[in-house]
Amino acid sequence: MAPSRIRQFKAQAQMFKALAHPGRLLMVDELSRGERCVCELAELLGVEMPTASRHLAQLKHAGIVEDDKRGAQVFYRLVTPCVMNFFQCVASVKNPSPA
Amino acid sequence: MAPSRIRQFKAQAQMFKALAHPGRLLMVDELSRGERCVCELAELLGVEMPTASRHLAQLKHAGIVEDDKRGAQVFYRLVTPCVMNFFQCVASVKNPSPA
DNA sequence: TAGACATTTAGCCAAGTTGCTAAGTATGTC
DNA sequence: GACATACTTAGCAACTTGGCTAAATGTCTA
Repeated sequence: MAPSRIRQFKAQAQMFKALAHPGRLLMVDELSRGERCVCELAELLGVEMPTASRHLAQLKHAGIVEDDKRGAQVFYRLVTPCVMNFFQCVASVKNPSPA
Repeated sequence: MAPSRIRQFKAQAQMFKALAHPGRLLMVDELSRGERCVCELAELLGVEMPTASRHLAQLKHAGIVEDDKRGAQVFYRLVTPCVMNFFQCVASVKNPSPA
């Protein structure tokens, strides 16, 4: 196994791991409709703000979202809407269209 | 939040979780080139057979692979090659082409 | 039936994840 | 400065994951 391929799989696994949580998927889905602050996402998920903050940190670390501090609030948005393709991919695997 | 949407996100998260491991990604990549028995995949990953078996069970549970018992051996293959789209999706997010 | 081989299941332990609360940091208002 | 608000960081308990070894199961051969 070439080390570069190992690195590649690790990086990809990191991305999948970031999305491997219902709450984070919900966040990504919500952010696909526009930027949101931490408190909005926390309320949407029904969790405390620190919890939401940590989920967002994970998504940010994976390069899926980016943050923008405006005053006392921090707004998050998708880095690229490409991420939404994931959901279609997943759906196509879960319910493959007849070949 | 509609319960159906919650279920949907949980199911999707399950799928992502199954792919959120470098070894399992490697297995999926290998299986994209044809079916393999457990011992082949264990050797490829450099892990013991029980470990490989459990990884495969996870992929099977997520509906990504299916198994086929032939004699004493069990061969695994991708349920649908759609899964491979994931990798392109990931690449496009990691290295988005200039918009 | 006995033995060899392939795989799965079970049990163990170390490490990681996820929720919480409490405390720390930064910003805006009075 | 003092206080409220928004967020992050730290620390804790409960749970899950991922590797191993040992044991159980299933299949083939003699």
